[in-house]
Amino acid sequence: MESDSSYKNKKVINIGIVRELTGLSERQIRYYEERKLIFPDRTPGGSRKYSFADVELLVEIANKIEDGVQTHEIRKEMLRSQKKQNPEEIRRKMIQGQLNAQFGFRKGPYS
Amino acid sequence: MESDSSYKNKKVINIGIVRELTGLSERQIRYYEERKLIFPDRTPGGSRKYSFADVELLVEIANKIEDGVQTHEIRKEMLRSQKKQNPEEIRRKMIQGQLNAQFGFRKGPYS
DNA sequence: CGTGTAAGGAATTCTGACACG
DNA sequence: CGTGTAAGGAATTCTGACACG
Repeated sequence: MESDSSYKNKKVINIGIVRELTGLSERQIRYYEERKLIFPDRTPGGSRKYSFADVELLVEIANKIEDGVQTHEIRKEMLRSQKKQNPEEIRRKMIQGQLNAQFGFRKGPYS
Repeated sequence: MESDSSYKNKKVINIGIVRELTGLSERQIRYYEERKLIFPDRTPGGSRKYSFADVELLVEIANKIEDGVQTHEIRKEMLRSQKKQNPEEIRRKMIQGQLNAQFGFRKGPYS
């Protein structure tokens, strides 16, 4: 049992696909990482790998920047909402996520 | 409203990651495609893109082959179970999948 | 500050073929 | 039949820098 086996949080997506999914440029995506707003995994060779959750976060970041919020402010917001996380609530959400991943859609082979 | 917006069915994963996720070789993964058991998308440049559902299907395929079932037989099984699909049931599952994708885990920004 | 771009290199993936059996 | 491998090429991604402002 891993700490997170949900599809949504598995880092498996290349930057090229993230570009398509978000409409952002690769330059923007890498810059937001430089500003510590997003944290992709890396392959042994150095290629970035993102999750669907990362993709959604990137869209939210881009929206705020369009509204004139600076990356430094966005980072502070994210740190604040992190601290608000109640441990028990986090646990509940993770379990719910796993249930959705296992039983939310498919029933069995080819179904 | 697309016909499928679930994370599970979005084709966004490179063959290298599929190799890691399944433990199969790239040769095997490509061969199962040649035998019409799996149908990745392609980027404009020709790179294969798989979904999480594809990854799970690949594991099932590999298990059957280990059991001595030939690709041709596996293909027939898949075609049979496809026909069993009731249209109303498919519709229900797709809606459920969309609900899970939107409300099953996250509540809002950074939560 | 946030983003575009050209540059050069490295990692990744592709196809078709030969091999074994 | 299913899979490994070496071969050569093409697509993809990487970093650091210059530019604008």
